[in-house]
Amino acid sequence: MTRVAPSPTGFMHIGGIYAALLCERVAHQSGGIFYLRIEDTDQKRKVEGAEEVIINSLGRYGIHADEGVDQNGKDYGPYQPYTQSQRKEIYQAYAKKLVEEGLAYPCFCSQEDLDIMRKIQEKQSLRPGYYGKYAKCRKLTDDEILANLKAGKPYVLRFKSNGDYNKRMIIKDLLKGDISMPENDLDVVLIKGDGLPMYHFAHAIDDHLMGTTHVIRGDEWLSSVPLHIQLFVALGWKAPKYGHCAPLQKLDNGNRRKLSKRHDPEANIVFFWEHGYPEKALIEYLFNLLNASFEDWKRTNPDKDAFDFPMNFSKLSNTAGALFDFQKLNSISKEVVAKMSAEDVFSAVLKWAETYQPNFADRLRDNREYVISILDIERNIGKKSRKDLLKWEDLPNDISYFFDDLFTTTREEKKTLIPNISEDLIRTISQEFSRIYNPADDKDAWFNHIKEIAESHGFAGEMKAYRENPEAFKGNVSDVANVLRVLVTGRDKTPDLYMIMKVMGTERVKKRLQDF
RNA sequence: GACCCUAUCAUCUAGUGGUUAGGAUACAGCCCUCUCAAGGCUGGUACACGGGUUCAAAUCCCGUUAGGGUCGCCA
Repeated sequence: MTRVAPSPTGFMHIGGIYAALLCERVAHQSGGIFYLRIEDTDQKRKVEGAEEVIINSLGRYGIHADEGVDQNGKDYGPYQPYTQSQRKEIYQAYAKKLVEEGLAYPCFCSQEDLDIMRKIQEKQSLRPGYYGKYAKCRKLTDDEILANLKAGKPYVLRFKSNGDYNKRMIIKDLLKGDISMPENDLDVVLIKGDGLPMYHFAHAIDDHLMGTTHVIRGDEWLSSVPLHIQLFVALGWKAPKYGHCAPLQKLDNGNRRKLSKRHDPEANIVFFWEHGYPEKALIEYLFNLLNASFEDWKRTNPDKDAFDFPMNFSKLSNTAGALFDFQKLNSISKEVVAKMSAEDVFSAVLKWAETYQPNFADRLRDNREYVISILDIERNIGKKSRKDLLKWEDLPNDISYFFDDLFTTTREEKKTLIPNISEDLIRTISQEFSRIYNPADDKDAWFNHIKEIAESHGFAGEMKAYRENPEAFKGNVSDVANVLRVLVTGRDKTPDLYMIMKVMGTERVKKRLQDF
């Protein structure tokens, strides 16, 4: 039984997907339950519609919660509600219990009081925080508390820690092993001025009530584990097992740092939607970061779904935090796209374009069969399949020359793409080929025509012959093919020209060959 | 400042006392080739540093250094 517990800030961090994927696998691979809880106790950061962002993001990557909140904001599962702001009474009931047991107390310190206290502590280079003799309100008598309450002074509820900072405790982390840490002696805030709980308190209560057995979360929480265990003890409950993993990082001026939503556009999962990265590619990349053995498994099981991968939780890559590597993602993405059928690529691109490039979406819909035949060029021919498309946003430019209204290469541009061959010769070659071109020819016949034309104009028909004696020729067959390529596509680098001509159709090909 | 985590090629990593330190990505070269991509082959000053323990250390211990994280009425 484990969970993912994001905050609805309107922003889904890629690290959140990474963590969710790990939690989902921990739960489901062991036959457990995986649920979603919305942690919205910070009303200041809450953004309208943010739950939807979270739920859509998870769903998009195939991470499904057995319990939680659905797209319409409706709870499902036995421990409703799954949104913390709706559980206010629950937290307050337990808070009240702790006060009665003398384990919590109201604190009337203002923000200014705390700031002053912190400055004093810093000046004496003491550990900052509300503890020991600095925990002023801890010593308030019942009468003083009553008087403050009566005067309407705002207050928070603090935990009365019995920890000793000089004593140490061993915490067992599923991912990092045994760690020795000082006990917590901070009287942390349990309930804030607005009546909602702090993360720590809500964590203890919800994870107990919802039956969480394993808490897998970012290692920014590692330092709070002593407090969390203390909280579970105070409430009379058994603490869950913890596992802390390092966050995704990026290189910044030679230094690593956490992927930050303020500075790094790729921290936002929407970045990958906008650019049209296939969902499968991102998931496979994240699996790869979680368990390096994933790619070996994938190589021996190329057709299996990533979620079938038997993850080894004791071998999680839990070191300093992986650097997000676009080159690796791109390479995985190329493999993923190469394995898709032309129809599947078409559907995925269309779905992407509908949101991010409506004009291109119209073009796709109007030319469905044509585009699929374009996408089918050098596809599914085994090991040598084309692997150059990695994200949908690249496609509009990749295939633009297939459309007459987008084929705008000027005569001058064509000339610069065909260096060393005179205009007359370009015209001669293209006209000769145009006359002879027959779409019914197979590839060998097609290429033989080009060779013949090449040889008749003093170019080498065979690359070998050319290489052995380059001086004897004007050039070689690839120069002649290049003439045709540039005239037909406006580019000097394209997929297989034979297939391109076939897909384009005789009429279009001949028209372009003659247009010089 | 205190506490915690981490340290193997450029990057992700395999490695749990004896390995020519392995793989993937990236990069470079060659081959193939109508260009590109793909594919095939080949390549490169990687165990942070310094001490131990041991016949033997990337692996265990101690320091140093570096990076990361935490110390909120944020999560």
